[in-house]
Amino acid sequence: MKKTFRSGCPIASMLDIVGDKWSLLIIRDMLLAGKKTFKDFSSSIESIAPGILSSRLKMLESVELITKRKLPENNKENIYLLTEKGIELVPLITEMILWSDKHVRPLNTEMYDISDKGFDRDKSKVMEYIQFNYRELVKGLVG
Amino acid sequence: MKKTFRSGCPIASMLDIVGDKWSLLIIRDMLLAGKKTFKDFSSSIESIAPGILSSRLKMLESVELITKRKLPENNKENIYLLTEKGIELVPLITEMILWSDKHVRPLNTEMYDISDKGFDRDKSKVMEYIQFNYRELVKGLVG
DNA sequence: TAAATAACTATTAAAATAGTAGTAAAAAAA
DNA sequence: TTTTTTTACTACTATTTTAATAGTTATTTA
Repeated sequence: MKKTFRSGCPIASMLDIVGDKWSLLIIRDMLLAGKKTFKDFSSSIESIAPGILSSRLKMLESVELITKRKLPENNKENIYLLTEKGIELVPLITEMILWSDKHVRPLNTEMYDISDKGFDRDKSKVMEYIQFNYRELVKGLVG
Repeated sequence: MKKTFRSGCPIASMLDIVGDKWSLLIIRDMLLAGKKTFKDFSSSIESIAPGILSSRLKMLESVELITKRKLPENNKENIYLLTEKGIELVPLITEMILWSDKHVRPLNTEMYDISDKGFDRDKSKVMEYIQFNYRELVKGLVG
């Protein structure tokens, strides 16, 4: 069996879990677009390949950032939901958006605007709102 | 020439720049350990290979997260320093440390402690201190 | 009962990372 | 002044990861 962690550094250890090219985009789609099925994630603008998506979902489940379940009325779809641990990535994702909006936008003329979300004006309020909102979604689905 | 950005998403765009396995660890070493030469970075606990280090430094320089220069009294060493853009990654790195300390620590028994840095008690103060401290280091070297 | 949908797995190709050895220029030591 | 050491890499091969596409199985809809 392979070693999971390169070192005792918290930053490196975090990257060893979600520091690949896709994990944080899957989490983004869950938090900000309410996506929850394999098909939902497959339809992201960045087109993740099914094999990669499959392996990432398994990995995220293994470290308990997400759960996988079926809903009573639907035996076909698998529903992937963030755990509390996953929901608590919102502050990190918020900082990513803010830094990128300020410093990467000049390099990527296609970058879309986030001012409508209010991040720039009221960071911690928006963070709380996204978390609250996602917790409500989970409650609505699984109680 | 290869496309740099997968999409117009700020999160994806940021990952397209610093979302590899090493860039943020190089930046960590600059901010938190004052590292500044090729040799310094080579000596990190995670042992980055020289070819990778070389390509990452070039890339980070190309997007102006770092600068490369020689100091007057030393024509052998190249000094790599963060730009303002790079220094402004501190809030992101802080969130990484906090999340990892809380949620990854249980998975990595070797993780070292960060309470001595005071992150947990006074997040924004520590952030400001790290940034101030790094700016002073830069001033001390290049004015 | 047939067609469509969802969630994958399998396979091969391409790209990124890892590990090690070697080179050139500058500085320090002899 | 010559030799050795140090610094900053480049070059190369091997391994691992990611990409792209086709195919399989189970469930639901028509």
